[in-house]
Amino acid sequence: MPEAVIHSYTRADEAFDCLQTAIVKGDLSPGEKIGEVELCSRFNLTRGPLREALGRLESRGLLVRRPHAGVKVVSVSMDELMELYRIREVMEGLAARQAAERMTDDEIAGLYTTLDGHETMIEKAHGQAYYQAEGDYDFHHRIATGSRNAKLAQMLLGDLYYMVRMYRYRLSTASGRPHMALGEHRRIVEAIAQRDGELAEFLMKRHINAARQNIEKKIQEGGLTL
Amino acid sequence: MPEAVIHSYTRADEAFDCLQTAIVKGDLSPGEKIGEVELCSRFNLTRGPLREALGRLESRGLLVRRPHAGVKVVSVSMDELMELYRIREVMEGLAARQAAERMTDDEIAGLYTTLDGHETMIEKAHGQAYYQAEGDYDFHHRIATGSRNAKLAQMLLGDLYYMVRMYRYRLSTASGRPHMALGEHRRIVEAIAQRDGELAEFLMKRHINAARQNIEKKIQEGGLTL
DNA sequence: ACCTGCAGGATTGTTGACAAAAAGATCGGT
DNA sequence: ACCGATCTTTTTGTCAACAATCCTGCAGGT
Repeated sequence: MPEAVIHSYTRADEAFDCLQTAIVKGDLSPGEKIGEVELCSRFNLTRGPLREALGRLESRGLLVRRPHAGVKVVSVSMDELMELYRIREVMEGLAARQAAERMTDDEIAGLYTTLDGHETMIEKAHGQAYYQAEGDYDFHHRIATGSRNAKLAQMLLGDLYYMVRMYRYRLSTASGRPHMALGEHRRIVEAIAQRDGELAEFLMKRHINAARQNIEKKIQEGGLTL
Repeated sequence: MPEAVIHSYTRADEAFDCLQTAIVKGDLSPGEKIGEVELCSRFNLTRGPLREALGRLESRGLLVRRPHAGVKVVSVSMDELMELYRIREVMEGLAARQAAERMTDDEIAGLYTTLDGHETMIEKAHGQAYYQAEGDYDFHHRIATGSRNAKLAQMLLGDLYYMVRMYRYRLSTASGRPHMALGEHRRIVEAIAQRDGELAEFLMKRHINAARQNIEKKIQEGGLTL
């Protein structure tokens, strides 16, 4: 039992993190019905904390729970995934605008270094879309927190990203357009650096809309059943 | 023990609802530190289900919980309330646009009847801002569900509205402009009826922005300390 | 052959008690 | 008299057993 962590956070939090990452990484398939006892033995917990974590996950929409029938991982249809992107479009647009107005110079500098890191990362791992996806997440994460809007950041980072990432892993989306996305990122950062909120919002919305259309196209072509 | 309800929903759900309404109605003041046992005796529950409900409330941002120090109702500053309105602006704008594209004719007819109901309500209860607030909630509720975007509706109805309503009750906002709001509502419905998504989005964003500025002004004038 | 009803088993929901941690109070030292 | 440490008390976090509910398999009837 690796109990080295000064359990400054409670067992329920631990369970919550484990479950969340397990769902996102795909260790628990969508639609899979999972029993509480199995989960307990799997993560070395008791049912009390696990139950609490389960409730939180349900409240965040990663699990669905029917009164006496157990819980199962939420299965998002392709249409619903598209709706998720539409929500991201407007919310991250707002985040970009507020970030342009409120980010500190240090944070903007951080954005630039992040961007450079992504560039070298893409050049090295040529087709490795996975790293691109992680870099993309990092970028959007920084802007969300930079908006100085606690609830907005919470909703984006806590609710939406986990669901989107869940499908990133699954269809390893390989958004397939790393260079293009990087260029869009760079333009967004430039708009933020110039404190042009309106432009940042516009560019961000267009960026996410493009990502959505890209996935939609891939689905129709490649027949990614999801 | 009035156990007449066919508890098709579990005790934890019951606890969740009780707590949520208690917080929204102000029976639990923000910043108030509340003990678990007290809550148990207050709502006739045991600590197990209550704990689960507490976790859910925390996940939704209505409570804050420090590891061994208990839970307290979240206290939102005025700045944070303004940020909430900014989020509403973009999300409800999206909802209005999608509602214009996707609502059934029946639902649109329902919107009109709702509107008429509000009109008579306002005329009768002249200054009673409370009912106006409730009517306002009903209106936005219908549009959120009409967007046919499950996650969007969940985020609006499950996360944002409860926090906003919490402060509606507290400063009984008396948004103070019932007729103006009603007119704005009517124009939004007309745009939806004409299936003009862009216009509906624009009008909704302006509507919420106006509400936000109205509150902001009231604060600065009347010194609503919150 | 298919559907209905029932029993068995398994799983979830709930309960109460136990253990650990933090806040508050008491006592001693300076 | 004031500050600090320790002890007590309260409160939270955790655990294991109990009870209620639902799903599965089987038998019987239509």
